Amino acid sequence: MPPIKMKNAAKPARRSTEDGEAASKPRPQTRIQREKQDIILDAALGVFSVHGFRGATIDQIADAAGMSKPNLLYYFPRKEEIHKQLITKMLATWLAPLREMDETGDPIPEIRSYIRRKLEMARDFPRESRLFANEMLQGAPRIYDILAGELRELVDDKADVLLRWMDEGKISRADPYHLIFSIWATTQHYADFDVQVRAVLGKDRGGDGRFEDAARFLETLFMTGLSPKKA
Amino acid sequence: MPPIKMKNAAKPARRSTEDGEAASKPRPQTRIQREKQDIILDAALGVFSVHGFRGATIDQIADAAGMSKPNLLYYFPRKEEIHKQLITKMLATWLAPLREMDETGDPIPEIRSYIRRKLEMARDFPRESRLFANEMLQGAPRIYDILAGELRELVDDKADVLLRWMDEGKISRADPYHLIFSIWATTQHYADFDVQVRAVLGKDRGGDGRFEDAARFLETLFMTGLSPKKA
DNA sequence: AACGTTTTTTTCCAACTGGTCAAATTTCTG
DNA sequence: CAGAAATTTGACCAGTTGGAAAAAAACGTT
Repeated sequence: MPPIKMKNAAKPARRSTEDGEAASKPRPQTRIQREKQDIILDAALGVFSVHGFRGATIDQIADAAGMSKPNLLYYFPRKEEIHKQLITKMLATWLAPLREMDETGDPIPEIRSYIRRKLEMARDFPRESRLFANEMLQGAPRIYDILAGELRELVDDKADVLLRWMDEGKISRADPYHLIFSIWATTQHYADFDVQVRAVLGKDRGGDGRFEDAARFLETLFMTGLSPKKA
Repeated sequence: MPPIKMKNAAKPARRSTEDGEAASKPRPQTRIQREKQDIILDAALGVFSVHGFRGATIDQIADAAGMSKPNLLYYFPRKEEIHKQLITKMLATWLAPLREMDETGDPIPEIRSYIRRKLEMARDFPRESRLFANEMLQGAPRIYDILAGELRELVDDKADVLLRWMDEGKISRADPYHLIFSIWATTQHYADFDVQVRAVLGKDRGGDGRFEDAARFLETLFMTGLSPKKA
C-alpha cells in the first residue's frame, strides 16, 4: 500500500502576479529557485527578443534554458508571466539613463553623456532593446499603461529641464520631446537593426569599432549638425 | 451518377516561386486573381507587421482578408510566399528615396529632402516600416542577402557622394554611413515606435501635427545641431 | 534511515497550426 | 444556355502549442 501523498505540495512562492494584496506569507524562496528563474529569464530574453511574444514558444525557451517544458512551467506557470517579468525588469534598466540626466549639471555635457550611456546600453544589452522594440511594434499591448503613465511623466519632466536650458541659451531651441525621441532612435538603432548595420558596414568596418564610430558621429550630429561652419 | 470531374483544374499562375527557369507559358492571370492577391497582401501586411513572421497565422490573415483559409491558400500556397512577396515589394519602395538623392544636386537641400521623404514614408506607410523592423529584429533571416548585397552597394554609393560633398566643404565632415543610419533611425522611429510617441506626447500634442513637429525638429537637428550659436 | 519538501520527469490533452483534398459553387466564354 | 475553367467551401490531417496531473527522483533535516 503506497503512502498517501498530498497532492502537489507547495508551489514555489511566485510573487510574479502581484499577489493582489496582503499575501499571508511571502515564502522565503530558495537559492535554487532564484538561480533557475534567472536562467529561465535569460533564456526567455533571447527568444522573446527575436520572435516577439506570439512567435516565441515555451519549448524554445525551455530548450535554451536547458530544461524540460514542464520543469520550466514549475517556475513560471504561464508564458505571460515570464514575459511580464522581463518587460518590467527591462523598463527599469532602460529608463535609468534618462532619470540620471541632471538638471543642475552642465547642459551640453549632460546631454552628451546621456547619448553615450544610451549607446552603451544598445551595445551591452541589445536583447533588452529588441524585447522593447518588439513590444512597440505590436502596439505595446502589455505596457501601454506604463508608457502613458510613468514614462510620459518622466519625459515631461526632462522636457521641462531641456526647455529651461534652451531659455537660458545653453542649448539651441528645438522641440524637447522630439529631441529625446531622436536620441532614443539613433542609439537603439544600433541594437535593434544590428544586422543591417553590420551588413552595410561590411566585415572590415562592421567590427567592434562600429560603436565608437557611432559615438563620434552622434557627437558631431547632436552638437553641430551638418551645416558647414563658414570660416 | 455525377459527371466526372478533372482533379483540380489549373491553379492560378503563381509566378511567386521564381519558376525555376523557362516557364512554358506565364498564364495570363485573371482580374479576380489580381484583386484577391492584393487584398491578401494588404491583410497580410497588417498581420505580419505586428506579429512578425512566426507570430502571424494564416487564419489571422485570411480573417483580415475576409476569406477562408483554404481560399487564401489557393492564391498563395505557402505562408512564406506571402511574406516574401511583401518584403520584396516593400524593399523597393523603401529604398527609392535614397536612390533619388542626387549627387549633382545641392547637398544641403538634397539631404533635407531625403529626410523629409523618409519621414513622409514613415507617416504614410507605417506597416511597411514595421514589417521591415520585424525582419531586422529577427536577424533578417529572409533578406540578409539583399542587405549585404544590393543595399550595401547602394549605401556605399551614396556614402561616396556624401564624402565628396564633405571634401568640397558643402557639408561638415562626419561618418557618411552613420549619417545615413541616423536618418533611417530618426525617421522610421515615428512609424515603428508610433505607440510610444503618441503615448508620450499625449492627446493634445500627439495628434496629426506630430509629423510636422518631427520634421521641424529633424531639420534643426541635422542642420545646426544643439550647440547654441554664440552671438 | 526516515520524513516531509522541493524539484524533475513522464504522460497526456485540447486547441491551434500550416496545409491537403475533393466536392460544390461561381464565373467566363461561346 | 452549355460546358469548361476558375473560385470557394467543408472536412480533414499531422505536427505543434500552452498547459495540467501525477508519479518519480532528489534534497534537507533530524
